[in-house]
Amino acid sequence: MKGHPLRNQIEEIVKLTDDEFVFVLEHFQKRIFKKHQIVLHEGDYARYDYFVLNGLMRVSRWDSNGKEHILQFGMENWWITDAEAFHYQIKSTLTVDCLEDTKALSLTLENKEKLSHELPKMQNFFLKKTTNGYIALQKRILCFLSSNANDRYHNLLSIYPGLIQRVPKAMIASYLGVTRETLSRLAKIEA
Amino acid sequence: MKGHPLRNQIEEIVKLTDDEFVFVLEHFQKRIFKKHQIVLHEGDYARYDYFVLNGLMRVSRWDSNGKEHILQFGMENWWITDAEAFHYQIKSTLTVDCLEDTKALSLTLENKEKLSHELPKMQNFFLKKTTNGYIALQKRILCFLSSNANDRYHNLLSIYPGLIQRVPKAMIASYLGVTRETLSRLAKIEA
DNA sequence: GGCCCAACAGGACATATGTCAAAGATTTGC
DNA sequence: GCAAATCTTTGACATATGTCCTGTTGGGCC
Repeated sequence: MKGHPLRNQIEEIVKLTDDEFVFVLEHFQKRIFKKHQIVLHEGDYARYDYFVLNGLMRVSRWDSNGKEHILQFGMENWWITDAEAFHYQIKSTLTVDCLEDTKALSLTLENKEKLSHELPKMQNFFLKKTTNGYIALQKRILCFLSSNANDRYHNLLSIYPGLIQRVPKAMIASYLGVTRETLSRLAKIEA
Repeated sequence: MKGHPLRNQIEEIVKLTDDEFVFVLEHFQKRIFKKHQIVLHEGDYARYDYFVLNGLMRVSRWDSNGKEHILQFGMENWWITDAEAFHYQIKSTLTVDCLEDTKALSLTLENKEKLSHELPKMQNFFLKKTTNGYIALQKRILCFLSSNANDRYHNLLSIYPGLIQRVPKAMIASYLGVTRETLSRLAKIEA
């Protein structure tokens, strides 16, 4: 149990005994997904929040013009779901799928609330994680407000080191909010 | 105490007795600011999170080219601060100021944590509010990814009804990430 | 080895948005 | 009520990015 990635993440914020971590883990289910597998379809209820053990997932939206927009990537130790659909238990407007074979731990909203209640420091953990997520999104918005595509690209490199090697550039472009052609031109200028 | 705006907001999420609300309120300080007053200077520590009672505040950043970018407006019943500086107790990279005479309740991080600890349902409240904030930021990012300035403008109208009448259009433009000239041209097309 | 298909780079042109400058319009302060 | 300051609109032009298209590359697969 020592060295479990979930435990490591929790213990960066609150300390757990071995028994407590076993108890925490009982609220999760282990999941195995194949590359290209869709984990949450648009229009379905988002029953789970996922903690990625290994592999790579993403959350995206298809707009009315048939274009795909990537909201988030989820690498090892990231949490990923359609947050709105999950927390409000409504139908998802986003799609979650796997860019690689992926192992994850799934958590239902019911279990998340149960866990928060039974072990208050877990609520503390969730609050801290959500706050950090909120701050990260604020930074991303500031990046949209103040930076051109080139600066946003370099910002991405620093947030997701190693991502560039794992996903097609067209997806990087989609995350940045530009076309793949624009991203390609930026790369040329760099050289 | 019934009908207090803060109490109303909390009770949308968790119920409080009169005594509990009095206890909650003891953790806040009442603040009065003048229009144009700077509440948090860039480079200062963010000692407070503010709950706006009336008036209008904003959070913004000055980039290296001397341009101002507005991250958030805070109208009645909104919470506002430099979230990163507040939660990590580090120097602020953002500025908080008032666009109107403003009354607010201020909360230190210490009191926020004390309150969360002494009255666990308040932690529940903070978690829910933060989660909602996170979801709202995700939507704003999706808006940047998939919408042009015109769509973002109409999105803003729906999120902050009444804001248009209260702030200069140049600030609306800054929030949307376009120049005031572009926003002005959009308005013309509408008519 | 040869064939697909996905990914990528690049050119030519279209469009949205930015920049700069100036003129009106509105608000603010005295 | 007037003068100053702020805010908004508009035009001409520059730039960044989008769109459409074509050709190349390289890996997976039979």
